[in-house]
This record gives sequence, C-alpha cells and structure tokens, in this order.
Amino acid sequence: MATISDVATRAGVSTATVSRALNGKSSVDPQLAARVFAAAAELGYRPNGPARNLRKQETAVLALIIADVENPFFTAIARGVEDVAHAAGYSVVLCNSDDEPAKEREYIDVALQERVAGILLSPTGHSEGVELLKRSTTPVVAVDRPLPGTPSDTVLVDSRRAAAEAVQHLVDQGYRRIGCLTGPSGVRTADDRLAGYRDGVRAAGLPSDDVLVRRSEFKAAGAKRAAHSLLARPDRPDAVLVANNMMAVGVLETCAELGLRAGRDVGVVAFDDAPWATLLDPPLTVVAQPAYDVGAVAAQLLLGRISGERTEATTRTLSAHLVARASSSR
Amino acid sequence: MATISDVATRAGVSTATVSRALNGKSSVDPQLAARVFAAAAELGYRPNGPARNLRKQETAVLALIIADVENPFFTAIARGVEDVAHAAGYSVVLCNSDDEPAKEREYIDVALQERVAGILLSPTGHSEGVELLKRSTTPVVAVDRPLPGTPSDTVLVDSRRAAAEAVQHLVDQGYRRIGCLTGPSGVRTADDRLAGYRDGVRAAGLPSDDVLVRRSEFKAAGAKRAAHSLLARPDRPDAVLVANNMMAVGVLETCAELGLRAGRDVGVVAFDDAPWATLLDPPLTVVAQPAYDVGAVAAQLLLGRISGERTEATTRTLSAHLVARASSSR
DNA sequence: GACCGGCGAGCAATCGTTTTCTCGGACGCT
DNA sequence: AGCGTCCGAGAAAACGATTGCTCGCCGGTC
Repeated sequence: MATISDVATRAGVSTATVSRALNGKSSVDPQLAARVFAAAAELGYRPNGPARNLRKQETAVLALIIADVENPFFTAIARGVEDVAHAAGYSVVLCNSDDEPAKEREYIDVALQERVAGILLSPTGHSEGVELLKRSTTPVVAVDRPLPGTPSDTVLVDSRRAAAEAVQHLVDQGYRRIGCLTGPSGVRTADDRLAGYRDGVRAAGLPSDDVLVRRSEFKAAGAKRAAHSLLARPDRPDAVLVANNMMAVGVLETCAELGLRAGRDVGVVAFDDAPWATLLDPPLTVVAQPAYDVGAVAAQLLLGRISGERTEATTRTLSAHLVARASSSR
Repeated sequence: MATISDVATRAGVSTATVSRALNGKSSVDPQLAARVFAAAAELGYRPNGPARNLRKQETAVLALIIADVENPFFTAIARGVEDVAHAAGYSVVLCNSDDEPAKEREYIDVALQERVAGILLSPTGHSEGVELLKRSTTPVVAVDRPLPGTPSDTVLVDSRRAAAEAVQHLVDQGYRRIGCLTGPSGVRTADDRLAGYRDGVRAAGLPSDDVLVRRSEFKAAGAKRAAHSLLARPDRPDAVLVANNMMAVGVLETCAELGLRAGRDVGVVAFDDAPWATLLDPPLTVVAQPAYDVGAVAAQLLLGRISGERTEATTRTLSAHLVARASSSR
C-alpha cells in the first residue's frame, strides 16, 4: 500500500509538503498541491491510521460498550451516540459485553490500548474493567447505569420513579396484588426498578411482600422461568411489572402457556417500548424510555469532556413515561 | 501514560527486554522477566496500540459493516461474527451504514485507514465504497448480499428458494391471490425474494400480476404505507409475502387499521423469525433465516482468508426454513 | 544597495513499539 | 588452554505519519 513518501516522490516534493497539502494545513503552492492530489489519487493513497494516531497522540474514535446488541434499548442508544458523534467527526465502534465482567474488561482493555478518544459504557457492575477505567485518563461517560465508586459523567433514566408510576397505574386500574420481575441483583437499573416498585406498592398502601418479586437475567428465557414460578402459584399476583422488554417476551410466553390473558387475568406493564408492542393482543402497556436521547446526551457529554470544557462530573437524568395500552386494564 | 521505556527504566533493563518479556517471545531470564512484570504492574503500563500496529503492520481487529443495527437479523449476525472472531483473538467493531452508500463509504474508508485485518460487509449495492474495497488488498467477506462486480468470498441465504417455498405454503393453505412486499430495487435480498415469489406464483400456476407487488425500505414505516396501498384496494390480495421482519410490523399495523385479521382475511408470511412472532395473535408464520450462522461462517471465511489459506473466492449459501404458524391459515 | 519580514518548502526529530543485528560472556569439547 | 557455539540482552533501525525549525528567496522599505 502506498505511503506518504511514495506520493512525495511521485509529486516531486517532500513528505512534509504532501502532509500539509492533504491536510489543508499551512499554505502550500496551489500548483504543488494539485500535483500532490494527483499523485495521491493515482496511487490510491490512504494515510496509515496507526501511524497518524501514533504521531498525533489522539484518535477520532469513540468506543461504546453495551450489555447486549440484541436488546433494542441498547441499539437505540447506539443510534443516538452515533448520530451525535458522527456530526462531530468521530467514528463509533460498538462492543458487546454480554453483561459479562470478563468481556467488559477485555473490551475496556482494547479501547484503552487503542487510545480511543473516549468511552461510553453501560457497566455490568463493580468489575475489574471499571477499576482499569478509573486509573486511566481516558474520558468516560456511563450510560443507563452509573459507574460504581467515585462520581463520573453519567446519563440515566429515572426508572425508579417510572416504576413507581407504573405501579400506581396498575393500582388505578384496579389491580391489588402486584408482582415484580426484575433483573440481576447489583445491576443498578434492576435494583432501581425494584425500588420504584416498592415505592409504588407502599404509596398505594398495599402490603409489601417479597414473595411477589422475582429476579432473572435481562433476557426472555430467564424471565420465562421466573414468571412461571410467580404465576403458577395459587396466590399468584393479579398484575406484574416487568423490568425490560426482552423479559416481557418471556413473561407473555408464560402467560400464554398458563392460559392467562394479559389485562383480564393478569395486568402487565413492561419497561421499554417496542414497535411490536401495539401488535400484541392485547397491546402491551409500557414504560417508554428515551433511549435515543440517552445515547445522544451521553455522546454530547463525552465530546464536551474530550474537548476539556468541563471538569466536574455531571449526571443527566432523563425521564421515562408510561404508555397505557390494554394489557393493563381488565 | 507510561511507555515501554518507563517500564524499562524502572526494571533496569532495555526496552527490547521489556517487549520480549511482556510478549513471551524468545527467552528472557525469569528473574528479569519478574522485574519487568512488577514494573509494568506498578506503572499500570498498557502498550500503545497504534505504535504496536504501526510497527507490526497488522491489527487484530475486524470491521463489520451492517445495514441496520436495529434490525435483529443483523444483530444476530453480529453475534455469530463476534463469537468466532473472539475465539480467534480478534476484536470486532460494528459499524452502521444505515443502507446509505455515503455512510458505507465512510466506514470502509475508516476501516481501510485503520488497517483492520479484515472487513465483513453487507453491501448497500454498487457504491463507491465497494470500488475502494476492490482496489485495496484488505480481505473482505460479503454477508447476506453479494459484492457487486467481481466474485468475492460471500455468505448468503438462499432466500429465493425460501420465498418460493413460502408462496407454495400459502397456496397449500388455500390462498390464491398472493401479493409481495419487498425491499428497494437493487438490494439483492429484496430482488431475490421477489424473484422467489414470482417463481412460486408461476409454479403454482397462478396468474402473475405486478399489481400485487410493492417495494419500500426495509423498515416498518415504508412497509406500512406500501401495505396500505396494497390492502386497501378492492381487489386486494388474500395473502402477502413480506420480505423482512421490520416490514412485517408495518404490514400488521396496516392490517389492524383496516380491520383485517391475519390468517382469516389475509395470509401473512414474513422473512426473519423474532422472539415476539409467537406472541402475536395469530402467531406469525415466518421464514427463519440462520442469521447467527451467517455471521459465524462469514467470520470463519474471513479468518481463513487473513491467514492466507485460500485464494479462490468461495460462496457459502445457507438455507432458510419456513416456520408455519397461524397467520397463514384461515 | 542593504536589511528585514514573510512565506513556502524541506530536513529531521518524534511518537512507542517490535525486531534484527551485534556483542559479550559462559560453557563444553578437544 | 584454546576455540567454537550458544544464549541472553542491549543498541539501534525500522514502521509512516506530523510538525518545529531552518533556510532560501522574493519584495518592500529606508
């Protein structure tokens, strides 16, 4: 592959001039510049990224490390990040931690080694990777979940309040024995939604009972098992709050298997809106999270931090809103 | 951030020894090696990726450029790619072309500049980016759609045959006036599925009529409009083949608006299985594509090509299979 | 006519690694 | 005891770009 000195030779100038011409820096004789461009085009010259990054000690790449590419919530975040980053001349590389601390650590390692300009991370929890980040000077923004330990730039959704509102909504609809299906302990969003659920139950003056609470992975399979253990009980809840859209799939599968109809037999509210939520029968009531905005805001925060315009850690909390549909009314 | 010579100084050895110790190359005195490891740990040393890549003239990164991160079909591919790449010590960076040639070109540009080890691409069509790739020596594997022009390594799904089978299935179920909703002209999968549809119609001895064919983007919104223009006609089809799962959402929305029940009023078969397909009422009949395998096979092909074990372009075609559910029976 | 300022281009240093080459010392064999 | 071999470690040369510094040239001013 052609190098800058090949171009220089062909154009009959020095590499310095080629570099300046191609980057539009300083002023170079238009005639020489033309020769340079011609030579570069003829040779199909493409600057060597690693060399440039090494010399400039910076890259125009952001790393976005998310828990699950197959979760529409995270892909929507990715879109938000990408749109903002792209407009500012940055590329985004997407990495999939699968919510495994080991994978997360590995990707953080790679990102730091490659000296990316900044990192957006939805942390799996308190992991080795997080420690790595803390020790580094690379700017980081936590998305969806806070970084454990010292404060950092963070973009969150107020899911605790949203969960409480969802419970309130179920109460308003006449449900009285409300259960909750949330994610793994230690994952902040899972814990927040559970806390919000408890807030709502307490606020409504209902008896609080952990026998109606289940945890599972944020995936359909685990949620299906958990929902089964909850809904097959004789004293089953008459409504459930589900902490994520993939879990909702599992819950609804269980309902179908047990012959329970959402709404009539068991009220269902799930976090995350999805395009197919309206197509279900009955349509699914959801807590819609502003996923795209989470990504966009996080990217803005990160870019601001990179350009060094801020020093104190800032947290932005966006709010979710309930979209009532038929799965939460009898 | 600490460099290799900081480590060398601290350990009282040369940079060469540090490099060798850390990479486990050649043999270095165990005692020295221990000193090196200690020094590296104390300083939190992390090798500079760009410098290493520059020197080694290679990177352990694959670029995967897909049309849409929000499409579950592509994210499943991403998972397949990642699992295989990861096992071989490669990282995968995911880029989102949005099916726009300009974005595609940009990402290809970045990938080439950064000298990634290889590229997996689902081409938008005949674009400038593809030309760039052709001129480069970077290994490429086309996924889901072939690379226009000269032959290359490719992993496809036999969607033409699958589409024909889907039509056959609809005919078997008693539908006689079958329509087709496919993606943009020029996108190979869209054209293939249309061709398969026509094959199926012809094979069944039904009159072929382009008045029953619509094209739109591979997204819900466009498909919704297209479905409306198809299903609101007085001589509307009694069944439709839909070329992708996001379009299926649009089609089903239209059905709901027009008061048409899938199965009874209009048979529906869509490409791509989705976890929520069984939750619909009626459950959606789909053509399930082996998306994960497409990714895995493509990654294997690419890794093989990178290690130079093959020279001739090979195409692997995987087959899709119909999963019959109630949306295609009256 | 001499000096100064500015501009445009090249030289060479630099970024942080890996790797080749070289060299010194230790060991073994005759 | 002398010579050859081998092994381990350091010196230094890459890799390909950017950029500070220098220098030559041209034009203007005194």
